[in-house]
Amino acid sequence: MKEGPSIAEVASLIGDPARANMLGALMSGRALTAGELANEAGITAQTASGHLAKLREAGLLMVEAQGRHRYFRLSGADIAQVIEGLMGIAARTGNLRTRTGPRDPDMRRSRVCYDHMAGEWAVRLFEGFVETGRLALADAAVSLTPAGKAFFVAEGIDVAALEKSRRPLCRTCLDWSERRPHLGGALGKAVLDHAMAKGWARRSATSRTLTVTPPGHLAFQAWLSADEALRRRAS
Amino acid sequence: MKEGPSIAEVASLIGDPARANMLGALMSGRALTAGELANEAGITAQTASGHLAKLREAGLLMVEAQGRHRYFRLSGADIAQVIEGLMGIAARTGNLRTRTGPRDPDMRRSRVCYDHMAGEWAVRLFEGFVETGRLALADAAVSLTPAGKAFFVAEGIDVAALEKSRRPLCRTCLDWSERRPHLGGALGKAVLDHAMAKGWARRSATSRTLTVTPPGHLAFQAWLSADEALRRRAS
DNA sequence: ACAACGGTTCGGCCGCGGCCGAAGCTTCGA
DNA sequence: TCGAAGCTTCGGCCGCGGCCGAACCGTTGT
Repeated sequence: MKEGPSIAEVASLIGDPARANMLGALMSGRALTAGELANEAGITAQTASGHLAKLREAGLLMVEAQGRHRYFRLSGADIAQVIEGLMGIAARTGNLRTRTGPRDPDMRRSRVCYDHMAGEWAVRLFEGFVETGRLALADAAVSLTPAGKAFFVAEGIDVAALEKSRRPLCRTCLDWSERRPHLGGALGKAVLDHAMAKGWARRSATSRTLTVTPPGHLAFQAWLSADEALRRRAS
Repeated sequence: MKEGPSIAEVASLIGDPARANMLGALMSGRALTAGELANEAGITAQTASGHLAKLREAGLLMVEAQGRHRYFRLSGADIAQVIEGLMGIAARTGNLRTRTGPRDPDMRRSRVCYDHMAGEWAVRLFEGFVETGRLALADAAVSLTPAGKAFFVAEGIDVAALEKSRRPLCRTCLDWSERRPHLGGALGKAVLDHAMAKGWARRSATSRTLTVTPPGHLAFQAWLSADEALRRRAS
């Protein structure tokens, strides 16, 4: 009857509201200090310290001491993936956050998912890439086509370097607000980095929200329009 | 600061040991009665009833009344996926089940993951398929090649019918014991069904364990040997 | 009709664990 | 060298939630 690893411990770790809020804040992929996380969860520093010690001990978080600060981050993409999965389940079962604040629509529009884009824009771009053969969608999986590689290289993304990394180049990630996939993996991260370097998007200092700037709107629209033209020619 | 759906509730639901045991038992993909689940979790019927009501209310379980029995099952593959993810995290952080029983090695060798095969055999088969181009692996994603389709059709699996279903045909699923992917999706389910119909594998009546019969060993070996021959020819 | 069985509801016990106040430790800046 | 800031440890309070015994309800089979 006892089978497999004990999921109860790690799940109950995530299951405490204060800890869940901390983990949610860390879903931005950023490293945050103990104090920031305490504030995020609405608890005192000493309580937070206890929680963080547990999360660290269980291997969910990595910690890095820097002067008198201690920076915590999620210890891996697999952790983020499970949390995103839990969000999906919670959303599916109508378990929306009690009182969704005024800033919520912004986050629905665009946000950071660990280290890549998520939300309406991310999903729209992903679907555009697929429709025009820049990404090949095989069942739930994606890969970069030669045409897609040429496109991203022309945009200034060093795809060859990404391919060398051990991390998968493309990966689908289920968007909890859109319930449709968006692009993750090394390329997903590169696209976000690129967009921020170009000033197309700006991260909020305090949340996962991602603001797409006016130039960003134009740039993304251009990507989509090019897709549109390609699609017409193809049909 | 409050962002996204509330993951704490669903996580804490999974986080109770009794409930986690029930969910683990349901990972076999079977529907189990309340009594069986109570027994599985080592608690009395009335306590189990309360737990099951909560899991049902949260949408994690589906229930089907049949006579004086009530059959519970996981309400979807996404739930199973999150649980498998949690198992992966728990395993990675060295959180192995306290005292792994004697039956454990069997489960490590071969078991059912919701509705497809998992364990050593599943991983070996998956890698064999990939190496010989029956499955195409693009990053973390798989798809069925024409050669692969021909192979499975020849084996007697109605691939065309599977393609019609809304469910993705191929899907990778991370094996928690092997830490490498195996085949999920509609095709993964079909392979398991096929193996059981042919008498190549038998499911345990009480656990996720899957016993590969002697004919099954021969059949799977034949699949892999064919792969071997193909690979030699290819290189 | 009745007994047996599976499941649920109710009530009360109890312990685990989250929470904070206070105190201590280390690092940083003046 | 001293004070302030960030974080942790300790101790004690308290409430939530899991657990079971008992009683209740519907189904089944005789």
